[in-house]
Amino acid sequence: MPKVNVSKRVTISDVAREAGVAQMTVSRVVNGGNYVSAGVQKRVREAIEKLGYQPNEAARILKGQKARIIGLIVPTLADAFFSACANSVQDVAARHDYMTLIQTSSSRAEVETSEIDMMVSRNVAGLILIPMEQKASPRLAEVQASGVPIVTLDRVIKGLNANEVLVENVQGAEDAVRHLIWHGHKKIACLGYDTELLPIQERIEGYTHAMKEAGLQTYVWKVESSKAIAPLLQRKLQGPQPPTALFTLNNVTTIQTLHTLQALGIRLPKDLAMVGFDDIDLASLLTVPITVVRQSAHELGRTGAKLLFDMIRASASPKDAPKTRLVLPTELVLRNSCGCKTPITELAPKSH
Amino acid sequence: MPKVNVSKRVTISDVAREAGVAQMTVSRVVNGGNYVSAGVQKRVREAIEKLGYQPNEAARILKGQKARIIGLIVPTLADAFFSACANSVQDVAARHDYMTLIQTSSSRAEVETSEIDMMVSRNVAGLILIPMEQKASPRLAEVQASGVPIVTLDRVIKGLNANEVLVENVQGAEDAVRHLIWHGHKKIACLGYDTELLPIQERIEGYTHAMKEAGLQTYVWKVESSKAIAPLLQRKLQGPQPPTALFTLNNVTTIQTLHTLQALGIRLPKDLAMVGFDDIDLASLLTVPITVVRQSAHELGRTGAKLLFDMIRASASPKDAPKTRLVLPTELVLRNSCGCKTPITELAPKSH
DNA sequence: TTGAAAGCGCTAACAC
DNA sequence: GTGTTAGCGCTTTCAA
Repeated sequence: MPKVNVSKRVTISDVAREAGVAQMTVSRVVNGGNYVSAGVQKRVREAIEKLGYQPNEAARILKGQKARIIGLIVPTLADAFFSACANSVQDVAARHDYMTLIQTSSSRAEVETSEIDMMVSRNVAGLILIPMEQKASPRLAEVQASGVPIVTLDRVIKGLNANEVLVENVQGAEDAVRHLIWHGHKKIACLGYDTELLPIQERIEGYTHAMKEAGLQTYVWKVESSKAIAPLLQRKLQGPQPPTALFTLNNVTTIQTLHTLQALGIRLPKDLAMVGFDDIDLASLLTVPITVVRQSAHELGRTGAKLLFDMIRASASPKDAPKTRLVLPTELVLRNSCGCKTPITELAPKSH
Repeated sequence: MPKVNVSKRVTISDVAREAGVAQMTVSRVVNGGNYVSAGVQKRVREAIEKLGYQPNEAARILKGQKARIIGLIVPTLADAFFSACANSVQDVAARHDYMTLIQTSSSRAEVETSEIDMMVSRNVAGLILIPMEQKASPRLAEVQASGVPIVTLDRVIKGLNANEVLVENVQGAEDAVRHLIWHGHKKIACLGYDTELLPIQERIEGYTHAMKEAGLQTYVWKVESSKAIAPLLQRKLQGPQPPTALFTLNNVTTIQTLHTLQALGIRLPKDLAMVGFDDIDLASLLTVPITVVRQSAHELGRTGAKLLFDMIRASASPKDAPKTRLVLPTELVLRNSCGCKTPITELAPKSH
């Protein structure tokens, strides 16, 4: 266990004195021990051990090194999807012996921008974003050009040469909608907000494609925010010719819809069939277990972080790697809200 | 060879030159502007604005200042309770213009210890923990003595003079159990793991007190981990004289229990009544809406972070504040698993 | 292979 | 009020 003396921290010169060498030699040993004879190296290591020396990161950074810290910006940690993602990123970072500086953008692009600046000014070794900003600011391009690797998760930033980890949104949405069509539904609506974001757009695209492919008319219900879901549903479902099935575009929409349906006394799946994008906790314990397109937040975070550390390692060597885009699969989890009679056999919550 | 500084950052001396003053004057302005004439101050601020100067934190830290960063250690971010808490802490920190260094201890005390060391070695201005370690190591006492404010959430560290934000666990558990007793139950069991942790112990204490007060025998079922819940329940509930009611000691236990009951075909509340500690997402949408003791993760994080920033501010001035312990209230949320006929009227998820 | 010297950008302490 | 000086602990550069 590394001991740190809080009161007066051991510095490199303490170690140098102890080992009877120059600071520079200690520095060389600490940084890999190149061009240091075995004997001296041993002596220095013993001194380091004896004194409990830990390099001062502030001094290193001041000399232009990168911090052993990565930055992570997510829209919020109050959403289970993003926090599961953050958990995995943090986990991978810890395995690489890096710490994680977390900020939440509160889904606001301008907040995100200033947070990126703060992180860069702290010399983070890399940046992982679930970006709200859709297009690259000159500032961000500059950050990247200055050698800070950037990975975006779930979404992309246009005009930025960052690596990306995305999800099979089109395919997943198609699977969901085709399944509803297979159940015999003709009038299937699609509901969501944040429709300017790539994943939502892709899900709408998947919905639209599956509907057109079946020769069906599309009904894309876009709302401003999650708060507008209940009023819209109430109006649409109690109006003339309501749809017989609904495809909800993310977890929050699914949950809001469930609450609204309950309040309206609309029963799943007989009054309305439903499939949602994003699995939700306890989905199998609900009055009507919800059929969903599952995407793994854990995988998203883990994959993104691993990618980032590959980049951090690579940025030490001069060769430029091409832009990488990883796309993770989705899985249609059949439960009962779609109309399936599938018995629910999930004994325990899915493991993260 | 000239230095290849890709992003030539603006330093204090650039600003000084621009404003026609000494570096020290710029430093004074940046740090509050004491002893600087209004005119000079204005000129310096304009130069800062014009050049886009941002102080280099590494240099500040090297000079012995604290970083504008707080450290936060939680057991995991994959649990909604802890991530909601982390979200609030981060939010308060951002309002104070601090960043948040997050680590997860994976519920392991020794991991936590080394994470604290890493954070301290980065000169964090303060530390917020949901600690796994129950008693103060000499190391931690030393950290605190060196002037790093520490706040623990949800739990305490014995022998440490840290400030604490706790929850009315005893009272909450008593409310829950008394309610079950009020419903006429005599044999009420209490189930959970992590029984060495303060909040769980307090909940057991509340359970025990309420039972004894009613002249009832207690049945405390302690298991090693959440994985042991299903086997134990199966054995106990299908054995002779099963209890008629169950009090689950935290959210994970509640959820595991629900899954197990479903698999066992045991119906709430007629086969078994149940109240859980911790509200769970979607509780009102479950087959049987679950009655719970609600505690606010949001409040816990927010209160803890505010307390920490009070301490950070106070530590600038020399007067010592006494140890503070804040205890947040809980609320018994009546739904149906306890046997109540309460109609569920929650239209939307509770706001965080 | 080793060491000495020169700062990185900032601020405490002391001049003026 | 304002400026000058002297490092904080480390690594880059260059000399030995």
